[in-house]
Amino acid sequence: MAKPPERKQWEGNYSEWFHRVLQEVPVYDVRYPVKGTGIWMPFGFKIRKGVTQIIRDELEKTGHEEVLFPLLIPDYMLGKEGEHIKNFEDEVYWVTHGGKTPLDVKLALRPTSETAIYPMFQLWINAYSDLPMKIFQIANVFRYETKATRPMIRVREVSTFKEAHTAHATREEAEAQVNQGIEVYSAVFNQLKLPYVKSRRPEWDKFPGAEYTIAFDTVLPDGKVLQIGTVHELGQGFAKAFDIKYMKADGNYEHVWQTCYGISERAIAALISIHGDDNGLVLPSVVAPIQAAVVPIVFKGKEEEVTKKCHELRDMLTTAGMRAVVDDRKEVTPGSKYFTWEMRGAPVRIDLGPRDLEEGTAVIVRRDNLEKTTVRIESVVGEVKRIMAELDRNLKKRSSDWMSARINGATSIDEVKSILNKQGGIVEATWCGDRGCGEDLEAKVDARILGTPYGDDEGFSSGSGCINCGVAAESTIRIARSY
RNA sequence: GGGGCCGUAGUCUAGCUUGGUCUAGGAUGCAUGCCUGGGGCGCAUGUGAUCUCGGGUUCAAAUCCCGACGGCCCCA
Repeated sequence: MAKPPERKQWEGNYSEWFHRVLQEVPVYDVRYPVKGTGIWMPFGFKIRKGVTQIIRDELEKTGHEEVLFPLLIPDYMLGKEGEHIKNFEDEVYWVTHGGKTPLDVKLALRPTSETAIYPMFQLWINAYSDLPMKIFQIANVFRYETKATRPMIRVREVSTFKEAHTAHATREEAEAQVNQGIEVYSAVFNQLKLPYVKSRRPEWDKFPGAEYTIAFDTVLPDGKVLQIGTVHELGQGFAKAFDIKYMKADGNYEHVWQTCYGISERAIAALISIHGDDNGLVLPSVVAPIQAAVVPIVFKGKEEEVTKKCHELRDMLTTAGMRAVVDDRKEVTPGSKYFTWEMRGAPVRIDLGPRDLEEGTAVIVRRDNLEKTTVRIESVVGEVKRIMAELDRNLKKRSSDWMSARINGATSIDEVKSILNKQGGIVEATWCGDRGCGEDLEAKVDARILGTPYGDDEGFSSGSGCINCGVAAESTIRIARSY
């Protein structure tokens, strides 16, 4: 009977699990005939809306203002910052014609919006009193991915790209902004109960045009690492390329110092993947489109009374501010309804049948462990709240325990390989800091260097030298196979 | 960047090697009815595929060849 759902397919055959869940819920339809694109289905869209709302709230709370820029970027603008364009040019979609007329100026579909936004910064920013400027947009961006695409994880149209862009008077302020960006993302992931590590990306893997990049990584059920957020310190590189200057109090001009940070629907892929189990989605209450599904257990002759009570229950819940429905579909057995709502990740289900009617009770079933609690009808609202809070706490704990078990230290190349082959995840080791050595290491273990632990993240230390070349070790690095 | 695999009802899949037996089989889904109802119940009937698209070979193509589109895997 109601044993906690297993996670066999979830862990053992993640790719299929993900595909199945996206389709059955349904969250996202992958059948649109353009490679690397997909459709947010109504239920998936609601999840997406919950997530973007959290992002919006956290950004607005910290003084960011929402804007919306055009999709098209003229080629001369896209090409202004050398490093940036060098990295993106192979994956830009171009609009070359208007009808049959070739365009004099080719237009790029934005692969990201720095080069769209910064020319406007140049117009908007005149004096130090205009600073800091902190804006963000949630928009779609396009990248002609050459590798195999994957729904939500590697796409050609990133449909949900939140990018924030800031400009500041001094390097110190920009540095402080990087930290605020990191705090915003930490707050978002904490609300979604998603575990992560923060790493400073290696030089060769930072955002093109940035001074450095701090990235948020998490581990998916198959042990592969997914980047779910990045924060970049841009220094004055873009400011110089786009000539964004401000007048200081002393009348002299200086280029602004900038940062930018992004997060995409990959965060939603992580949300879906990390909390799920073989019965489908398990969603934290904050983003669950339906938090409580009321299922009438109907017997012949008693339908009306039971259904009526179910609707009363639903009204009690919605009045208390919860998202609740009665699943009163006819001709569908309660069993299938259970599966429906489990698949959709409703945090709790409430069963109410004739037996309960007689006794003035209802049965609350918690999604993550399928634990049943029989409660008096009058106390359903309070109990649902309590049980959802417990589920949220458990999701947080379960996901961070799961991930912690997949972060391990290693002291030899062979050990790194064996850990990655066995369970994937993240391996930490000590490293000399040399680029050539790092790339050699990546080739040897067939994995990528995520970077060095950032902020309060603690890194593993062996006390001996670089894991690859043996010279004095400079720092801890994280190594992983990634998406 | 290099190599490989695959595309058959909404979904998963058999058939393809060796062209003809395919009027394309199964499961699941969907619809209707009966039955059932505290974990996907059962039975019956029905529904659903120009075999991804375009071209070629052939008396004959789901099956062989070429290309496009789409999905996936491995290596760097």
